[in-house]
Amino acid sequence: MRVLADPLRLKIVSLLARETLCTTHLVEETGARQTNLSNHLRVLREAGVVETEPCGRFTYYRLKPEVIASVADSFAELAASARATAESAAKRACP
Amino acid sequence: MRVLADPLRLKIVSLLARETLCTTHLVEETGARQTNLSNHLRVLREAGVVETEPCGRFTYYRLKPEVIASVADSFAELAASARATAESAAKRACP
DNA sequence: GTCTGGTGTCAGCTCCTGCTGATGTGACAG
DNA sequence: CTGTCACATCAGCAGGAGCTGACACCAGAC
Repeated sequence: MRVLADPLRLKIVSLLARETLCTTHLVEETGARQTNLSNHLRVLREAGVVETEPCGRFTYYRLKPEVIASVADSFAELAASARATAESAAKRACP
Repeated sequence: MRVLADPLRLKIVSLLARETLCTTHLVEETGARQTNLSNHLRVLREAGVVETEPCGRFTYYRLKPEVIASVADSFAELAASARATAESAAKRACP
């Protein structure tokens, strides 16, 4: 969850959501250094957000949709709960 | 978005999603210091995630559901895009 | 085999972020 | 009016996260 906090990682994730890319493409798209991207991709890999697929000298990164879907579900649940609370005006009494 | 990365802030948000609380309740629930909570609540307030409502000496915090809903929507959209990409195996060619 | 290019890893530094303690302000009780 | 409580703000410090440069490794090209 907190792995998506970094703006560069979020950009990587949104790029990978559209197509599977290798590191060279990510360097072109984001403008960041390759080493920097490799570090962030390692974080995403260890967090189980992306999968790697070697292809000759290149390494492709693919986003795991179920992870993003679970995050989206938990947020949707939170939003539904917040909406219900706002409508019912549930409020704990002042001590 | 990045304001939800902190685990304490996420806990605050999940607590506020269930009921409107004032700072004293949050201190009891989270076990954190009042100053610490006040800092995080200020971050949430400036990010537009929560609303404040003074009540005598107390201050109530209410979660704004539309913010959480928009985050959930963007993640759901991302998840849908990732799922479509995974199924269609869209992949940019090696250079 | 050698050389080149694409990637991952490691060490170091910097800077941001969060936590804490002290202080200030407003509201209520006495 | 004074004391106390709830809450916010400010300054200072420590820890971690991110960026960078150097190096190692592997796959193809020749």
